Amino acid sequence: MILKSQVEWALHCCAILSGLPEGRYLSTKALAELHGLPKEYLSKALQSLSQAGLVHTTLGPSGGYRLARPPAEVSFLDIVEAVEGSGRTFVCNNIRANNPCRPKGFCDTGPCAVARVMWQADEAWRNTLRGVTMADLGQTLSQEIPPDIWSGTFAWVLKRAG
Amino acid sequence: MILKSQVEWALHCCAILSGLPEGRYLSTKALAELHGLPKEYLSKALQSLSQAGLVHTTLGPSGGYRLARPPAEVSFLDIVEAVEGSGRTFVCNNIRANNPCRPKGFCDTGPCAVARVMWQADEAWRNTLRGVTMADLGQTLSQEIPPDIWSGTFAWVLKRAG
DNA sequence: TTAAATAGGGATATCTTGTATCCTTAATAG
DNA sequence: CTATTAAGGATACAAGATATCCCTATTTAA
Repeated sequence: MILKSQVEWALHCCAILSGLPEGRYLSTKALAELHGLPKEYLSKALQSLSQAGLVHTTLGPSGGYRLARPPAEVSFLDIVEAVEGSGRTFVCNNIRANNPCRPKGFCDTGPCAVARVMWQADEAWRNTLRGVTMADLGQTLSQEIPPDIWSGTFAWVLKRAG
Repeated sequence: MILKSQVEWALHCCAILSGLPEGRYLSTKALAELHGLPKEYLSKALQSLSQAGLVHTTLGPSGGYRLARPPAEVSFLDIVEAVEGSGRTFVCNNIRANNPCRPKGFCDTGPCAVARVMWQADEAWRNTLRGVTMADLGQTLSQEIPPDIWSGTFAWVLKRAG
């Protein structure tokens, strides 16, 4: 059970978009070059973000993506769910209902005990991701990346931002 | 990102094995019938449990599986990891290292900030699963399943246990 | 001693999902 | 008008999940 690599891509792209000045846009091409990713396929991940309403887009030259909300209002969970879907990692096929010792329909009253525990773990996972935003990530990054490299990347992005 | 159905199977099988009297064994065939599962394929899941040391096996007629440890010492996490592996759900491909603005080798000092957050969520997931044992599950089940059905299944199992 | 039942595991087949590329369309800026 | 962009459909390929079959060694029961 491994998350798609698109999740990683989307997170890093949103991190970059978080540093983009108000009203500027960054294209798929620029994001792909910056991360060394296949442009066409990265585009699919960005489309997922768009459909989820996390980013805003414009067409034409100088077009591209920007965050649709302030970085403090975009959580890891938002991004992960946009790409990976919001379904649970554990699917209960209710195999307890196949137990020949149980009357038909007996197991229709609610989710089984096994599923409840697994879903509880899912919730713990989600809660952690819900608690970290792009603003938090930006703060962390700005602290652990040397100022010259940080501003170098910033300049690189601005040169390509429409 | 969905867990294999074998995880569900393994959990339910261990729940049954938890109720097995000391020294008795239950075969793949019986476990497959009880849950309505393909015997041959379920066997693969049980082999995973065996390789992880969670269950003990015997050969021959009246052979099968029993828990290798007391139910209170077998956690959900043990079983999930036995089937699904103990790797992280988020794989960091270190795409930040492709950033043309960063000197080569700059990103070798440790995991990136994005991965650290994702791994923190993984840990929250694991911690939840580590905190629930087969003994806990047995208690829950015995409380929510009517006594007659509970003992009916128990009798069914004993009739087939070697 | 023999026969039946068992776990273990290898080989294979199929289906789903993830990954990746290509192409067309509509919109937009210069 | 032209170049550039996002969106999305079609397709191809690789990897993983699901499932079945078959063979072997072992052990119990008759």
